[in-house]
This record gives sequence, C-alpha cells and structure tokens, in this order.
Amino acid sequence: MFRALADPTRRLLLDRLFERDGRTLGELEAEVPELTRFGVMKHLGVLEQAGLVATRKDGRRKLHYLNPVPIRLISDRWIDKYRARTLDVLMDLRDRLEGTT
Amino acid sequence: MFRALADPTRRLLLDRLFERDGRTLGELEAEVPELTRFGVMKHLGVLEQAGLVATRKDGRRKLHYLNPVPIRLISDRWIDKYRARTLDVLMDLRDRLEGTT
DNA sequence: TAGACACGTGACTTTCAAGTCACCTAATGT
DNA sequence: ACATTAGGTGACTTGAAAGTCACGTGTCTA
Repeated sequence: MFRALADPTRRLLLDRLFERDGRTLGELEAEVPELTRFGVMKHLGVLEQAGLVATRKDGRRKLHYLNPVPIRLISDRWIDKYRARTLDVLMDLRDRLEGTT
Repeated sequence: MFRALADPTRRLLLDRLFERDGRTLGELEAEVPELTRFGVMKHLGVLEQAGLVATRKDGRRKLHYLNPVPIRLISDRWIDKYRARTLDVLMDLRDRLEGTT
C-alpha cells in the first residue's frame, strides 16, 4: 500500500483518476507518454492489487475507478498520529521563541 | 518522501522514535535485530535525507529526533484530497442502497 | 467474416535499493 | 597511554521492481 504510493507514475495515475473516473487503459496510457502501454498496465496492476483502483470490464475495454478508502485507512491509523504531533512541535517552537525575546 | 515511507523497517524506526525521541544509533539498532548496524544506518540516512528525522551529535553519539512536519505536509496537500472523496463514496453507496430497498 | 481495435501474458533486460563486510576515525573511561 | 565504545565509508552482492517486446486472445464493426 505504501509501496504502491511510492512511485511517482502511480501517483500521477491516481491524480488523473481523481479528476475523472472510469477511464480505459488507452486513455490513461496517453497521460504517460514516456511509457509504453505495458508499463502503464503494470502500474495499474499494482494499484489494483493495493486496492486503490477498482476495475470493470466493458466489452473489450477495461474501465478504471479510483477507490479512496485505503488512503483514508492509512490516514486514520497512521498519518493522524504524527499529524497531532506537529502541534506539539509548533508549540514548543513558540515557547522557545517567547523565551528568547 | 513517499519512498522513504515505503519501507516497513523505516516505518518501524519512525514508530520507535515516535514513542521516544533522541535515541542513539545503537539503541535503534537493538530495535531491529534482524538487521546489522549498517542496514539500520542506511535506513536512518534515508529518513534523515527525507527530512523525517533530524540528528544532533553528542560527543561520539548521534541522537535521532522525529520530525513530523513533512508527514503533515503530504497529509495536507495530498491525502486530504482523497480523504474527502471517501465521503462521496459512502454517500453514493447509501443512496444506492436506499434506492434498491 | 475479415480486419482493426483493446487488452493480456510470459520472457527478458536493466536499473536500483537493500543489505553486508572489512576497515577507519573519533570520543570516552580507567 | 591504551583499550573500548560509538559511529562512518566505500566496495561489493543480490533480489526485486521497472520497463520493453513478441506474440496471443477476445471484441467490435464495416
């Protein structure tokens, strides 16, 4: 899951799907001109396996949908913990600045 | 930054530093018995370069401090975007369920 | 129904991060 | 002073991910 987010190309693909859902492989391929179709396919596979992207087949096309739930999960159980800590950091900094003025 | 978070060992180190700050390399090494000192050193180096860990030298020892600010940054500018989207997903689901009952 | 279209598979190369090791420097205690 | 302790460097191996390609399958359409 973290590993799926580690690659810039994959984050780009997520951003594109965030803008507009339900795209086909061909459309997404056009968003990443520096890669071949197979490269994009692999990245989408990783995203799908991580549960970040859900797919539906429509005839010969494959539609890709964004699933933001896993991101929320790690946000809730992991990120928020550190998020709260930043308040302490900032208040410490404030206290120290007030002490030295 | 995302890449720094992608490795489980590094997330473990962050968690240990979250519990208690200002540890030395030796102490952190003991938290990861399956790795040698050098492996842990490398991971700490990655975390430091990503700005997630700040260090201070105290004699021959090197103290490691957690810096939660970068995590908050990606949380604010990236995660929250998707976080909001989960609300839509849940409300869509609710609407569809209500429609089919 | 033949060709074009959209996607999939398996094998392959390449690139890079992870991890270890031999060896080194600097600080500390006695 | 000397051994010990804490950490650092550079070279090396290795395993996994990234990326490409030749070829194959199913699907639409003229």
